[in-house]
Amino acid sequence: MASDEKLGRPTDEDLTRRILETAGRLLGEYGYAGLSVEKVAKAVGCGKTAIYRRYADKGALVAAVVRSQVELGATPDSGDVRADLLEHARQNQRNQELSPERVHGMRAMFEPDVFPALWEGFFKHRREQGIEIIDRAIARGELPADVHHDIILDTIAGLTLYRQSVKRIHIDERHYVDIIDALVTRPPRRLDGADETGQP
Amino acid sequence: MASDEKLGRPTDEDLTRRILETAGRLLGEYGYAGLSVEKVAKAVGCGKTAIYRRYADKGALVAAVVRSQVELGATPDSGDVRADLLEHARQNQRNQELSPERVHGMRAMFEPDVFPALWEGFFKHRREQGIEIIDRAIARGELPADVHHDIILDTIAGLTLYRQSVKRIHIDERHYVDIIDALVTRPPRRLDGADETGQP
DNA sequence: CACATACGAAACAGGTCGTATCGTATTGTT
DNA sequence: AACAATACGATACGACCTGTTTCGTATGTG
Repeated sequence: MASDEKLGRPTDEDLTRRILETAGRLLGEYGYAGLSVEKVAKAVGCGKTAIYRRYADKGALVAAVVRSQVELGATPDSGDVRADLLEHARQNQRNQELSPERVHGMRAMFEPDVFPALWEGFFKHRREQGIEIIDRAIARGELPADVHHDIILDTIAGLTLYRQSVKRIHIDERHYVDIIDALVTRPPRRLDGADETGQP
Repeated sequence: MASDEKLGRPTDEDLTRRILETAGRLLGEYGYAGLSVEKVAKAVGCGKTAIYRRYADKGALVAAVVRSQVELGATPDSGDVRADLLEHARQNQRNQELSPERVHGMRAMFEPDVFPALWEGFFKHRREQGIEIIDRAIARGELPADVHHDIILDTIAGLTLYRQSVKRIHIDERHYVDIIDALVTRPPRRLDGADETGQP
C-alpha cells in the first residue's frame, strides 16, 4: 500500500487524446454510421486493441468524443435572471457549435448506443445548473414561485438544438435576449407538483 | 399511347405498405444502426430484392419510413395567431409522438443518410406552413411587421424536439399556450432583412 | 532480475450492405 | 396463345465492419 502507482506499463494518455481527436474529426466527416473503429486506428496509427481497451464499443467511444468536445462551465450567478439565462444559452450554443462541420458529431448523440451515457454525463448536469439559476431568481422575486423550470430551460435548449442540429443556422445572441425576455416576462407556470427530469 | 398502364407485372403496393410498417417497427425497436435490411425482409417474408428495388439504400428506406409515419395536415387559419400556432405545435407533437417506443425512429432522422430527404420532404414544408400563419397574423395586425418568423417557429419546434427526442417527456398543451403567449406578446424581431431557411 | 500491463499486428467469426444472377409469377400487348 | 416487360423470392457474392483473441514486443515498477 506504500504506492498508488499502478503496475505495468502505463496507459499512453497522449494516445488517448489523439484517439478522441481523430475520432471526432472522422465522426464530423462521416457521421456515426460511417465511422469505423478501424479507420480511426488507421488514422491514428495505432491498433484497434488500443481503442477497445479504452472504450467498450463504438458507442462508448463516440460518447467519449462528444463528451470531450463539450464543457460544463460554471453556473452563472450575476443576480439578474435574464443575464444568467443568456449565459446559460451561450454555453449551450458553444457546446453545440464547435465548428460547422461537426454537425454530424452533434447529431450522433442521438444514437441509441450513445445517448444514455451523455444524458448521465452531461444533459442531467446542465439541467441542474438551469434549475439553480431559476431557483435563485424565484428567491430574489424575479420569477413567481410556481414557474415551470423545465419548460423554460427546454425552450432555450430546444431552440439551440433545433437551430444547430436541424437547420444548421447560428443564433444571434440578440435573439436569445428576445426569447429570454418573453419567457421571463410571461413565465410558463407549473400545472401540478410533479417533478420531472426525463430519461427514465 | 392508348394506355397509361405500365408494362409488366405491377409493383405490389400492399407489399410496400408491409415493408414500411415492419421497418418502422424494427427501427423503433433497434434504432438505425441496429436495423438491417435483411431482418426487415425476413420479418416481412420477402426478398431483399423487393426492398432495394423500392429504395436505393438503407437511408432512403428509413427516410421513407419516417415520412410515412408523419403527416403534414392543413395549415391552420382560424383568424387568431395564438390558436393557429397552438395547432401548429399540436401537429408537431403528433408527428413526433406516434408511440412511446418509436423514439429511436424519430431520432433516426438525424442520420446523415436520412436527413436530407426529410428536410426536403417534410421540414421545409412545415416551415412554410408556419411562415404562412405568421404572415397572416402580420396582415391582421396581430404581430409587428418586423417579427422574426423563424425564431418563433424554431422555438416552438425546438421545444417539441427537445422534449420528445431528448427527454422523452410529453408536453401538456397548456404549456404550449404559455410559450406561444409569451412569443406573441413579446415577439422577437428581425435584425436584418436576410431570409433564412436552413439546410444549405 | 521478475512481474504486470500497454502496445501493434494479425487472424478470426459473425453480421451487414448492396449487387448480381437465377428461375418463376403476373401483367398488358399483339 | 404467344410475347415482352416487369416484380418477385432465393441465393451467392465481395467488400466492409465489429469485437475478440493471440502473439511478440515495449515500457513501466519492485
